[in-house]
Amino acid sequence: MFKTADRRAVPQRAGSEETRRMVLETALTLFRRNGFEETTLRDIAAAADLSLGAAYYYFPSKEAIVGAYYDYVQEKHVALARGAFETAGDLRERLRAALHTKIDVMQHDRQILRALFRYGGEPDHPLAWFGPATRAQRRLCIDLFAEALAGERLPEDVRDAAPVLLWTLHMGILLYFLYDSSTGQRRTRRLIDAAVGFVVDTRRVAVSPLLRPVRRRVLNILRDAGLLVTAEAANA
Amino acid sequence: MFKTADRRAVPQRAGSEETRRMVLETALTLFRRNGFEETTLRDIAAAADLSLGAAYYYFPSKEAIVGAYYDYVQEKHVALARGAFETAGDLRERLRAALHTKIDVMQHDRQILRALFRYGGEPDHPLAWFGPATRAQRRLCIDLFAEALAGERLPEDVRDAAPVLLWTLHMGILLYFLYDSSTGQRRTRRLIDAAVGFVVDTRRVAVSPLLRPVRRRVLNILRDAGLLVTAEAANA
DNA sequence: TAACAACTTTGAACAAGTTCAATATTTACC
DNA sequence: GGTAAATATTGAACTTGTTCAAAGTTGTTA
Repeated sequence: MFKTADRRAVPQRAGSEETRRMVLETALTLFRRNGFEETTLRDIAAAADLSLGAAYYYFPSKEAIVGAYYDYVQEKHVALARGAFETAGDLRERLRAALHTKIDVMQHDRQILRALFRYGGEPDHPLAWFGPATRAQRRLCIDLFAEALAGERLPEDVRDAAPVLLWTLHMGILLYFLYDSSTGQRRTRRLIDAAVGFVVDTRRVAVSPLLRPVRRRVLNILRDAGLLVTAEAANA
Repeated sequence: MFKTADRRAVPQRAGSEETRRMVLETALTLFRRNGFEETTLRDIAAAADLSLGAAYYYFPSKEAIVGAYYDYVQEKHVALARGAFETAGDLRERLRAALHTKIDVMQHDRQILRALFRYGGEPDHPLAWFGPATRAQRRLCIDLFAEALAGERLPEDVRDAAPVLLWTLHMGILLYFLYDSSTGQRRTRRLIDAAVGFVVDTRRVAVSPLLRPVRRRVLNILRDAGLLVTAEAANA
């Protein structure tokens, strides 16, 4: 039903990868300027100086281009965040870095992000937020949050769940970012700071033995629902 | 850019509303049987014994049909839930009713719900989850949760925020439902019961004066972000 | 270098959502 | 009953994502 978004498995010629990248760049430029819907594959092909069919040689579908963009985002995000972790002194700084760098990467690409979100609710789609097709990318991002938490002293149950929960928070923030029409998406930045501040300041309370029963109950519900595995399809 | 999903404002002839309903029924039947993507407007027109153009006379676009479906869902949901409230003894039963009836209405329509969710991330789209175009429907649903809470003794700050928060929970549950491939979506039912159980059982703790500072902080963050107004566009 | 295979490119054709000018039908009013 | 305005209906045409068979190009091997 859906085509996978991944690249061809066959060997290519010298300039091929370069052409592919050029098509991608061209497409993204047009998406940014005119929006995803508004940009035609004929536009892309023309701007890339290719025939329509040739564009399809490099990307099996229009959304595959968006898929490739998301690959890039994830890669870049991990790189930027890891870089920021180097000089980040404490948990607060690491969490802020993890979230802000994500927005940094996509600051000018809300148009494209919109196209990406479109398939979130279709479990079998290659771009589904929680689908199996995006598991690897999700994993990378979740691991990043695990890294941000690395030095923290946490009860075991919380330690397992926290990265997934932070990933969920991060998805919510992306959704907010999508709707955020404040100039430069300042409100999203503020929301990130506020949310991180809250998480950091209340982590002592959150992990206190007093709240253990409450915590336990929430985690059981989430685990039962299959939401802690890797936050993937509710039915693994 | 987008067409509104609402009905024509012009007066109609006697059978018109009936025909419109018939087109809607026909379309929904086909959507349910074959999926949204797989159902062609030509299929719909043929099944409704109309020409292609005539179908467009009743609905300005394919997604407008989904929009009309959602109108129906909301209406039905409110009716069912209110009915259930009549005989519901306590908060637990009212919250369960509010959530279960929503799933009841859409039990066999996950295909259609998928199409509906597709536009959630596009602020200006008539079907955007948090967009201005769906404000009225959102309002109805939020009010329903307010009703479920009616008899409860709650601190003022919580009272204002709770319905919106429950609505957000309800959106999350819909997303889960979308991905839930367990037979009859039993897992969604279980998740609802578990979530409601948790909310009801911990409401004493949640509103305790001890946690007031924590609560205050969360609410301030959400209010600052514009997420409590009616959970609409982050920038109202 | 010739021949072959693998990789690229092309443009025509197809499917499906959407538009629209033309036509048919109904209703309102005289 | 006749007629004009309003409402419904039609199907052809347009746009855009996608497919594909054919043709062009490049690298490899004998």
